[in-house]
Amino acid sequence: MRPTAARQGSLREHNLGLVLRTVLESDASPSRADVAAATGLTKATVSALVDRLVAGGLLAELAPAPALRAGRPAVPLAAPVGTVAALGAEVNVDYLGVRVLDLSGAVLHERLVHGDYRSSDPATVLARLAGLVDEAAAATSGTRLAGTALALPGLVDRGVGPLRLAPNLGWRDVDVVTLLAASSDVLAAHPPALANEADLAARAEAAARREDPTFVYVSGEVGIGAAMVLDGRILAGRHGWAGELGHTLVADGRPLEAVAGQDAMLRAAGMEPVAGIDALAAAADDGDEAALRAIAAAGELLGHALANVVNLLDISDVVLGGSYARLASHLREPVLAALGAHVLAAPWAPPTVDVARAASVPALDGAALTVLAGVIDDPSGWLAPEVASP
Amino acid sequence: MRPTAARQGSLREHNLGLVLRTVLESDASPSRADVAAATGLTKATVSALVDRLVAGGLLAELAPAPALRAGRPAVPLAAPVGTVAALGAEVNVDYLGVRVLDLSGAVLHERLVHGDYRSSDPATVLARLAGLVDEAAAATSGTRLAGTALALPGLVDRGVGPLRLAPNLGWRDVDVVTLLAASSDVLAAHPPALANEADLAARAEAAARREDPTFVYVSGEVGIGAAMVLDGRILAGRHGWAGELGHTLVADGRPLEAVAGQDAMLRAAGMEPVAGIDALAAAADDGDEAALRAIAAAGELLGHALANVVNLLDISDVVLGGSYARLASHLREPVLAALGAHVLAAPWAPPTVDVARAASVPALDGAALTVLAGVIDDPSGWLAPEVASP
DNA sequence: CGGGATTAGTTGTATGAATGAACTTAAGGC
DNA sequence: GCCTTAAGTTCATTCATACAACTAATCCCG
Repeated sequence: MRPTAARQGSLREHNLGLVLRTVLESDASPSRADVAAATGLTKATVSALVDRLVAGGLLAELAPAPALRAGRPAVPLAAPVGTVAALGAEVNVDYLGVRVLDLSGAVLHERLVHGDYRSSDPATVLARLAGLVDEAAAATSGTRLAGTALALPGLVDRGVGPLRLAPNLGWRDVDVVTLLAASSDVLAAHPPALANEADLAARAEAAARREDPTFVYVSGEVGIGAAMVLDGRILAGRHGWAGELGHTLVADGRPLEAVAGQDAMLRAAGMEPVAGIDALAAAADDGDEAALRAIAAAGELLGHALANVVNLLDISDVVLGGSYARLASHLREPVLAALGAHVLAAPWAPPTVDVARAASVPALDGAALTVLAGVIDDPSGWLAPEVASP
Repeated sequence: MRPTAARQGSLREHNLGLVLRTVLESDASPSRADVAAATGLTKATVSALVDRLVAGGLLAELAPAPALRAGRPAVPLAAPVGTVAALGAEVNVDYLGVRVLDLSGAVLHERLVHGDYRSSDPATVLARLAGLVDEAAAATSGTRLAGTALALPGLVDRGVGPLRLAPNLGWRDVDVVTLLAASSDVLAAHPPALANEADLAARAEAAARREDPTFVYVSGEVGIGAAMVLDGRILAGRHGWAGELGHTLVADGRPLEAVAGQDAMLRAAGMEPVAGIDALAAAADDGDEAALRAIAAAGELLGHALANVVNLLDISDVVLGGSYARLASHLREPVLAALGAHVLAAPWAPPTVDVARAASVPALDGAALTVLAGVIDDPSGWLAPEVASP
């Protein structure tokens, strides 16, 4: 039985989340009356729910703004600062990262450590990450930590894991949660939700594109990950393994990653893979013929793969992230050309190619946002215990 | 504001639908007490909801079964026969079809007209279909018609249309709903919901696989359509254009349809396209080398395209429908081999290839089921007006 | 054949969440 | 200083579900 019985408490829970979401997603600081108008609930109901959220520490009342028009001045509502926070972490090929966001989306703490984690030892790397997490928790000790989430570049069972396969790290069947819990009390108390790096980056991107959150996010790192976002929801698949665009077979029977990945583009441009994507981008910006040809060739094949995705899923907007964002000015044209040529619905819904808008290292934001979404979806579980009145 | 305020009526609506769905999806005929146990609602609540549904004609009480054990015998509940019905229709390259289902899923009426509708005139064909619909409505005049839906082989805006493109019919930008309304009073009163043929066939297939409704449905007709089903929900995309697997670019840069479609397989086997898929299947069953080679070659390319889908969406079960179902015994092996070789997650979730279980011409069922799903999701809108008590 | 056990379904009261209308509070405008 | 305007609160009402006690209908067993 998938749908569950709705009891009376479900109503309150639903509306509590609705009110909280309405305030948090609003650009301005809405009053109780604004929220009532936006949600369709009555002022009385909104007041009761808001009072509960404020008492629980999930919303804050700001100082009344100077009145602009007649009538009693509104009490502006906003996300509370420094009460509830979520920690996002990431292990990737080139870096480890940790970021702490509060309910308003503000960054309370951030730490990025560059390194080379190809063919690395999981236990060592994860112990290092655990250290960063403990530091972050210490630095934000004044806030309640709602939970943690971890982005990984590979096939990972959504939620508890394990990590099945991370080709570019050289990891396979790693029980990440248990290893982390052994190195960090914070992570033992708040076991991280695991997810694919591209899926989490796409979640951050969806938050940055709230007005039209339907797109394919392509994350060009050493590998090529993708995530499909439909109406703000990530299509992660049954296990969480969706989005392996890098292993799409392209024209000559090879996987896309082998012909349009970071290393492949660098080699095609006559450069060493260790040179890095910035070197390639700089060469292309300077008009280097080999670099431009390499990027254009990769773009055409990427465009073919994306045309297949668009034909399959009816999502016409493509967002370039990761190192593809850095190359966007050169990649955009060949990708768009391939989409225009091969997308069946192009005459009625012209495909677009855009650059990612989310913060750098977006998966860190996405991971933290996953945790915060859990708080917003189940507010009553996170209301601070009220002090008993005397 | 996507999520809407939950008022008290939402609760009842939700639980009304839950109770109705529980009874309809049950294999046996559950009693009120069974429904209460299955849903978690109390017997009192279920009784009240069931009474309302029975009074409204959406559920029926059967004659009490002979008691098998101690205790008061249960009153079995079931879908009512011949009270509420839905009409599914289809225009395809080789046939027109109409089928009427009642809430139990039983076929009340069916009519299939074979023909060749390639490069046909939309107005003429749709007038012919309208005639079939009127006949069907006349033949089932004792039932309340909940609505109609129409399956079309091409890009169609989900719901009201128009039909953008149906390459194999040679239709483009046809306002199907208006044309049909002009030819049929029934369709004028119940404007058909339009959808893609493969999407609707997949819906019927999902109903036949209720125990594990997550799969990719591949419908091999003259074109190749696909539909992705996730947990019973069809991934139709924003406009309803998803699933254009036939236009996936495969190894040599041609669309899949051109190398693995019905006509392509026939030509590769040295047969005329007009011979039909049954001739090809018969030749293969007889061990004809050319036929077997043609099917195996198509299977390998189909497998490549499906491996890309599996890698992208993390759906590991493939269901062959349409003419592919007829060829399944020969297609299965090459498709499975390609999936095993190219699916990244194959070691942890081995791909499967199965034959469609739904009735023949499944899109007719799917279309009717779409309408019935609307009734189940909004039961109070379909409760027959109660007679005022004296 | 009659009482007890057992299960289905009903009745009536209690709970709790949202509603709606009247009310209070706090400003501006003339 | 009084009127208007708008925000927020109070309180009686409504309505769907929960809970518990009850009635109904059957089998089992002595």
